[in-house]
Amino acid sequence: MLKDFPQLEAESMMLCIRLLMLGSELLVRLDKVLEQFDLGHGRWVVLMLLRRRRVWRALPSELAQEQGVTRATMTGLINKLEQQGLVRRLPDPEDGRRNVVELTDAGADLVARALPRCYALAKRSMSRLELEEKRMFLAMLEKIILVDV
Amino acid sequence: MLKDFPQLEAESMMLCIRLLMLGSELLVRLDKVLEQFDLGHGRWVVLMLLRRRRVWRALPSELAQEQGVTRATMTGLINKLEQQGLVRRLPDPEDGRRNVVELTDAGADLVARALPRCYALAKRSMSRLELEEKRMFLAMLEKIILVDV
DNA sequence: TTGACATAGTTAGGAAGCTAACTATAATCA
DNA sequence: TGATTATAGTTAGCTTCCTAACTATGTCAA
Repeated sequence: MLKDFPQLEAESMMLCIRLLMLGSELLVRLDKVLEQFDLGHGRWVVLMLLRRRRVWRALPSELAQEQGVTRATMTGLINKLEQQGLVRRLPDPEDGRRNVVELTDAGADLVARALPRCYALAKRSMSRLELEEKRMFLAMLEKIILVDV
Repeated sequence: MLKDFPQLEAESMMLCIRLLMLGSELLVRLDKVLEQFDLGHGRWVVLMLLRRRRVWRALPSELAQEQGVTRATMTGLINKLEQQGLVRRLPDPEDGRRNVVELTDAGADLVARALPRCYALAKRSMSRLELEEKRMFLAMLEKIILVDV
């Protein structure tokens, strides 16, 4: 079927397919690591985003924006994280519509324990590439990501 | 936080993050194209796999295996495709446990209409890379995909 | 040849994302 | 100032994936 199309499109198609495969494979691997900490990638990213803040605090809508999910999804993620004691919600005295989400000590501990496992996974997954290859690869990825359709 | 880890891990981590981002972005774009044909990527892949067979037929378990989803998921995908008239189920006279799934003419038509749109998407998404870059990129992707942990 | 195991498909129920509609609060401007 | 509009978060219901358990059929060995 690929033969019905000119060379460039076939190359691009293969690239897309491989990227989709690799992306989903990496996601599965990440979830497998996080499972041991009773997390999925959605909640993990929330913790990472909070941990990156100077004060470990953010609004749900900011987190949703940064993570690229809807506010509705963020509500669910925060609910679960709150149940797990990894995060707490505080009312915002300045704006009654808002909630401030804060990383708890338990949450920060968990990040500290899980993060090295994530680094190890990344290292293992990319171990077939030389440093120079990694840099080229990253440059190409960023070239593609910047294109907005 | 990246600074807490040696150089190679930071590079690998960035690569993983970018790959995850790009993978999910491509998936969203693909779904957006397929939406116009009342399909999601799950059902689309089933159609493609069937179309690739000489006789446009396969067992659900084979399709599940090739697509990398569970048989339970495949049951759902085939149900929906059958409702849409794109596929039909035939009993296997040789083995009462089996079903043969067959692409209908309507299904083949739809593949013929949707495929060029998918090629166009792939071409557009990879347009920032030169042919030579695409080849290197593909080689690297395959290097990584082969690693099985 | 029949009892144990294996295989193909389905069903039931759960997780995590989405959109659309809703509530409560804040901001704007006539 | 009071009516409209905008914003933050939540809720409800859909989708598509998953696992585990089930049904029906086939296979094999005592």
